[in-house]
Amino acid sequence: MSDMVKTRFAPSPTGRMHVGNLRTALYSYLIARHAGGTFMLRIEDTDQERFVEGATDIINRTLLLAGMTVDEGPDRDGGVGPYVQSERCRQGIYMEYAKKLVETGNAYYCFCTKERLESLKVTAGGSEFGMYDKHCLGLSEEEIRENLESGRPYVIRLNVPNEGTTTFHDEIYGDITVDNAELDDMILIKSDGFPTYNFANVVDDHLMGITHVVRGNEYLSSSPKYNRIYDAFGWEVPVYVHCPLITDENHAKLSKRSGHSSFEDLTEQGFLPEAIVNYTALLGWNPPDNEEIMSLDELIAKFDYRKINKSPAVFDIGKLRWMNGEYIRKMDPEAFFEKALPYIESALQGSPADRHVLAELCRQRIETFPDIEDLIGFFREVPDYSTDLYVHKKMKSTKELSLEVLRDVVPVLEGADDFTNDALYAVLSAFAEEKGLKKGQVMWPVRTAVSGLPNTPGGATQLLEILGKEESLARIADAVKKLSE
RNA sequence: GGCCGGUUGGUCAAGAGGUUAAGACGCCGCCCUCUCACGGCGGAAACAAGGGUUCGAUUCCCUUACCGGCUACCA
Repeated sequence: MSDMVKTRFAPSPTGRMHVGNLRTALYSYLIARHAGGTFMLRIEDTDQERFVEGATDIINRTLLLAGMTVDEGPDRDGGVGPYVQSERCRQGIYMEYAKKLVETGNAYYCFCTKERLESLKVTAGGSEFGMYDKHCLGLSEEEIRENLESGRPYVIRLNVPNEGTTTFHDEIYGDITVDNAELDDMILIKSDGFPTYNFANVVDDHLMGITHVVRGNEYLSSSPKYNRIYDAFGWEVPVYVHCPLITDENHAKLSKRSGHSSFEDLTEQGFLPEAIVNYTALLGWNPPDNEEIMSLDELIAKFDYRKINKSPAVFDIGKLRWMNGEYIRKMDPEAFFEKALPYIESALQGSPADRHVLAELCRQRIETFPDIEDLIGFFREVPDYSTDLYVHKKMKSTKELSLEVLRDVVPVLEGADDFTNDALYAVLSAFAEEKGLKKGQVMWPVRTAVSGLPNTPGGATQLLEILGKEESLARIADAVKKLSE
């Protein structure tokens, strides 16, 4: 039981779930499931300023849609709760542990004012930075007691020695060593009584039995500090897995501006959760067998965190689109129909047409659901088009011939009892042969006449079937008029 | 500024001393075909630069360049 793998996803409830966070959650989930371990959710709401109402619901919904089942979390007690940091804070957990560190001399109270801290900073290279000078480390016990009793605001800082080095190990990036002199005496408990992320994270991960810490690359350079906390407590350091950054096409941090930075943005744009999950898994990792389309179960089976990449990955919406198209093509027809119907209705605006036939026609030609609207809008109404469309070299079609064909085809279609695709195809093929024409010389003008477009989902006869006899003939009549002018 | 990372085609990525340097998306061409799409086949396209080490470096070491992160009482 002690070597049981336990991972956690520990987001801050600050809004929609960013693609980077989604991937972190996914890798965390995959590591746990692959090892038959436990996947835990912890809400890190220690920053009162950035907290967004309802953000926790978004996190839950996203995990649910993505198929990541949570074994332990705010809604599923696993015995090491609470799973929300503000609640843990209220129980005094962090303060208790911070004080333990104070008692052992690994941490100390600091009463420095903002102004004094500000005066410690220097500006160089255009940016401001500075390190705490351990001023309050020199306070006597009486001074500390007086300050505390008089209610002066304070923070608790970690006491990092100025000599020596600290090394920490990451599964992806290897050993990273820094001089302790580079390490600031970071704040453990803020003056509002809340712990900092750095501290709460370490305390919770230990108390909750986390064996593998998966998180973003941005924590890499501050990670040596974490080891100092673990060491100060005498706790075992977990396995660290830092994930590379995900950027936009300009290699900049994925932002709301890019329009697809969060899971919800993506689902709103017509992407399937399965495709999003599959694609994000591939941002920083690749399966050994090169099979890129994978279900969650397949991901679980194949995922090996030791093979995660070091370099940042560009989020390529184009490849996601392709992958989404692959998923759409594999969908169960009824499930697809259900998701496609709203878009079909929106494009048709009440025009009669067989929705089921239309849906299947669209299926091979779309990558996301909203693509449907552009694809079938012509069923509602023939767009204004140029008669140049009737000229097609490969089809050997000309305006003159088109006019003739359309005129002659009217009685043929009028006499057709069976207005379905196969029957119409046979009728028109026979018609072409009879007139000594190539198939395309009939199909091209007919398709153009009923659609007004250079390309359409489905061929001439499929369109005729969907439009029905009356509408088809009306459209052909219009085309004849147009070509006669 | 300091510190820490990173750098294989446009993008995602295999490869870890000797390979014709995989594969996928995208792009281009051909085939299939009642247009388009799907599908099939093929093509163009890469080891950031310079020094070492080595019989031999994309692969190991150093330097430079570029990109990113940290340097918060944000995570």
